[in-house]
Amino acid sequence: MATAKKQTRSRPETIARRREILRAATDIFGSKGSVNGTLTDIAEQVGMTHAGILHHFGSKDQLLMEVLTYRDESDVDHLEEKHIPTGIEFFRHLVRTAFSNAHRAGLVQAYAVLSAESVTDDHAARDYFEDRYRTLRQEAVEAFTQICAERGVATPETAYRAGAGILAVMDGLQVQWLLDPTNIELGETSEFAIEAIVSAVLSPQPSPLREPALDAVAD
Amino acid sequence: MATAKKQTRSRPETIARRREILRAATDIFGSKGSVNGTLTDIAEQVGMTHAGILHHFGSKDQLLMEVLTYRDESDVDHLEEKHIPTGIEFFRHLVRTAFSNAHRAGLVQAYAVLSAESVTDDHAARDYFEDRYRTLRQEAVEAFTQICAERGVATPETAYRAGAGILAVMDGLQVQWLLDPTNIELGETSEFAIEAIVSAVLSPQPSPLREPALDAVAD
DNA sequence: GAAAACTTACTGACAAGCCGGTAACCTTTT
DNA sequence: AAAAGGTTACCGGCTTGTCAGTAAGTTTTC
Repeated sequence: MATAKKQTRSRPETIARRREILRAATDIFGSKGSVNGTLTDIAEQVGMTHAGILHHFGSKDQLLMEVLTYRDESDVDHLEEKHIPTGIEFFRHLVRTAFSNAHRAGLVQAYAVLSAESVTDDHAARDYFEDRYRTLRQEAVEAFTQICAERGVATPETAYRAGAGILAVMDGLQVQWLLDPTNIELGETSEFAIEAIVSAVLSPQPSPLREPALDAVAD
Repeated sequence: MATAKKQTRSRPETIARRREILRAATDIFGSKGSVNGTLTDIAEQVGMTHAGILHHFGSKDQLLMEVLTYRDESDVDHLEEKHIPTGIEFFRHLVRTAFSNAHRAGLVQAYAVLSAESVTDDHAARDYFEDRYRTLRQEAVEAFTQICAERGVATPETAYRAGAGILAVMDGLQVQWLLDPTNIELGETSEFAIEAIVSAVLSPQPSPLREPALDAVAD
């Protein structure tokens, strides 16, 4: 018989305390990056020592991972959407997210910095982001598939590229917005670009970049 | 009279040596980030000590800045384009850049990581990126303006958003591509998204996200 | 229901390692 | 010989993580 683990429960306040730490970590990782932001920085913000934080989370990497999943939960809470939206609703959902992100600079910054950091070798969050993008792209393709099915047309091969493109715009705009908030409107610009890309899938236009050569198409 | 800078010239090989260091730094900053990548890492790659690198560049921050401007020069060299392309050529140029970037993962990674890092407080490269995006957006707007003038139409107000969006897609796709190169085609996907956004400016479509409500528009 | 037995939630001190930068000194060009 | 290119040696600082110890809380036992 395996030694029965008679784990005594944690104290009632401890859940709130952990959340407090996660919020502080989001803040610090957002404003300094996960490499530059230190455990001591985070500890100071919640009024304890860095050792106390290690007590709760075991290691810095573990804390980082929990920060990321915490964001996901907070996302769902924020938009109060219980089920994953499908079809055209999926893209509307992305637009709403972009608009609501404009009021959560801290979270956005943490996410933007961490996602780019993650491409470096052996980064703790690499798997997380790899997975996240794969999933989101897949969801975008499914959304396109559903929309096309409703209209009785085959899903264009451009759906996958469009999915990747839409996620890319959203992320890229976050960086520009963080660098220059007064000159970039996060929500509106995301909306414009997403609409452009969705349009390109649903009603393809001839490429504006190819030489017309035959000047018949003028005006 | 201000003290004439009697800069004694450097040896002939030293220029090549500097370039070697810059290449190594790009490599290291790309694979480990500018915070995690150390002077010693870079020094090892060119076969000297970290103090030798400081001799050439003075400080790590200075090296970082030179890495960024080195990329810009290398960009121009690479595509062998002497003058800044205008009008529709500007967007074609961006597409070509995206395709050529697919063969320069090191540079792309360095750039992607650094641009996101730069949004953190007091980052050495923050001004550089702020400026870079502002300039590029401006160039995009000018390109749109020229294209519209050629067609005898007024430049739509969407031009600015489109410019930001195009830059955003390019950067965002780089991150996805670096995370999962087998599933993302950097050049083709960038091209698709850029065409979509340019189309949306030059020949606006009704938003695909608004409820049709009146079902007259079906197929 | 109160004392005993045990956990949790920390603190403070410290170890070990790495990093950027400086200073002093050698060596090769010019 | 004067200066550039580079090395060695080293310092001060900062970071993560470990560890022993303590106060406060929880559970068990009688």
